[in-house]
Amino acid sequence: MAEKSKLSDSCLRSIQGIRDTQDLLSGKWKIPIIGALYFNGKFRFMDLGRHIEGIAPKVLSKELKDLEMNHLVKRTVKDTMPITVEYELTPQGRSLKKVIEAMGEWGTDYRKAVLANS
Amino acid sequence: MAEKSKLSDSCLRSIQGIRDTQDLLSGKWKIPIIGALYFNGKFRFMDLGRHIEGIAPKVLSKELKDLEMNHLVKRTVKDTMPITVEYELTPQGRSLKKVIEAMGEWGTDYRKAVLANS
DNA sequence: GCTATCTGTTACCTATTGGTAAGTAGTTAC
DNA sequence: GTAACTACTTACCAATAGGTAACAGATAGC
Repeated sequence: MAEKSKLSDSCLRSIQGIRDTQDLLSGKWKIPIIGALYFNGKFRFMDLGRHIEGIAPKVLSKELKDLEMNHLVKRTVKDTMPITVEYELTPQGRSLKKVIEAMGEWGTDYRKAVLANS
Repeated sequence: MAEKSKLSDSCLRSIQGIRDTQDLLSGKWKIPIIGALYFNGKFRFMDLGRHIEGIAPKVLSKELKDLEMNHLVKRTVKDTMPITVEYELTPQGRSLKKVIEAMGEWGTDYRKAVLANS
């Protein structure tokens, strides 16, 4: 008898989805990276690094690889001299719009509420 | 001259909000906890632990404290014998509705898309 | 030849996260 | 009295995240 499980399948599926989303956006830097690409279109490696205050090249490189592996960011090498590399969001990355907006709004509202009660 | 900063204030505020949201929901267990309380209303400590597969009491306790400190969860001690403790979402916790839904939908869509391409 | 710029990589270190196992303290049932 | 249930806490450990600093290989300018 599966007596413990009161949570319905659709709820569990929803929680699963939320966890997937969180995993893909996990860490300190993925949101700032996606944000920069979301609001600006394209960036070269160093330009992106300069726009995101405090990020080290090692970390930027790793996070971009993660995002690329998960099909949220596209990497394009231009054969200029010296070579440059462009990063931009994929359609999947851009489809995060609603999530980005919902989190952004809730976060700013929360911040207002907390400041109001202090 | 602040030459580097192309991102507008509203974008930066939005990213700030997203980061706040992420911080409050960070870690492996906060979403499952909020989900259980969101879909079920109230839970006692041990019941909650039993509904969330694999969580240790130490971790559950710590996560609930975090959530309580951030005003997302309310803790109520009932003076029954033996005493029981009830946890439920605050109105602020329930206000995560849109975020939960957006993340849940995007995550399930993403999972479908990934499975379709494999 | 020396320096600078581009896109990263490598080695190393530390702090936080999360896990296991056991214990605490009070009450109840057998 | 002993086992079980309530709600936790404590001590210890391992894996991961993220930071610093230096380096690498290519090209271009002085």
